[in-house]
Amino acid sequence: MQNTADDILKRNQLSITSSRKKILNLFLHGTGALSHGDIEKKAGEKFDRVTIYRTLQTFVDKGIIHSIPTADNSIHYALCKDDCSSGHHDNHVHFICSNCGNTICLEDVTVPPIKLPKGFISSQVEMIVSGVCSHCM
Amino acid sequence: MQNTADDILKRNQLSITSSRKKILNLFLHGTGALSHGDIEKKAGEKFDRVTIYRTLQTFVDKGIIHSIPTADNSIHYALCKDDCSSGHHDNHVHFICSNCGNTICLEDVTVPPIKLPKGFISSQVEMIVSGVCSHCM
DNA sequence: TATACAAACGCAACTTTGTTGCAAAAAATA
DNA sequence: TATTTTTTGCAACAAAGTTGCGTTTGTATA
Repeated sequence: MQNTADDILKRNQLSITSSRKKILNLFLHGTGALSHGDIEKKAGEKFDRVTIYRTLQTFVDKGIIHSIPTADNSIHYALCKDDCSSGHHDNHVHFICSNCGNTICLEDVTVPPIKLPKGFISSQVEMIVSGVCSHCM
Repeated sequence: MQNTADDILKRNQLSITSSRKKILNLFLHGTGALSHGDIEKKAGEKFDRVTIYRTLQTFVDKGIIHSIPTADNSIHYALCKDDCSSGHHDNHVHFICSNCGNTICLEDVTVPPIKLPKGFISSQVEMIVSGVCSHCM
């Protein structure tokens, strides 16, 4: 199973367009998570803002990327390592570096199970750790 | 130590204004977390939007309320139970009900410790659980 | 309690962010 | 290559957030 932009799009039954390829490549060749704004900057004047919104939405729906909530009203997106086409299950911890600002998926750190009070039923758990990343130490 | 709006404002060396009192009372007498939009609705035509923005920012800075990241680009705010005037340390779990939409601080559920990869240093951990709350069961 | 000073508020104008409908352009299919 | 379907870009809009400034309100001092 290859993981070029073309392969991923094909596997998810998406038309292979230059916008999708370029945005997907930003994720494939970049290090961390990207916000809409990041993509707009990195892509330069290349695409319309609307295209970016729609492309990100499509990728989330297909399970190619997942969204990471942040405390500053700027959703970040990152590649799903596993196949999330039948519902997202990215139960790893996300790390936001307060120095470089990068958001990193700690794929190897799984979210620990927690015991909720009576009557609460959990369907998804997000864990976001802030601090200093290994590059900025 | 009292916890009326006036007391809290006084304790934090903030002028006691009617806007601050009303917004603070929404938190004191409400059940869950509130977004900027919630406050705007609940307060009716009472204050200017700008005042709400500035008041929330002041409260966060003073450690009276803390912000809760969400996946839909709408930061929620909730009262800090402890005194967070010297840095926030609200290490409890937040629950977002997918039915009623309420965000609830599970004060009794503490965030379990996690082991980060080498070189990462954690300063704050957020844990957001989505699902169905005890009222909506 | 009246006055002076400082802080907070409200307004207006603006910037940024996100959404929707539709015609043109580009992919997929035959 | 021709036809159909999907995606894109544009325009216009709606919502969210910011900034500067004059006016009002709260606080401190006499």
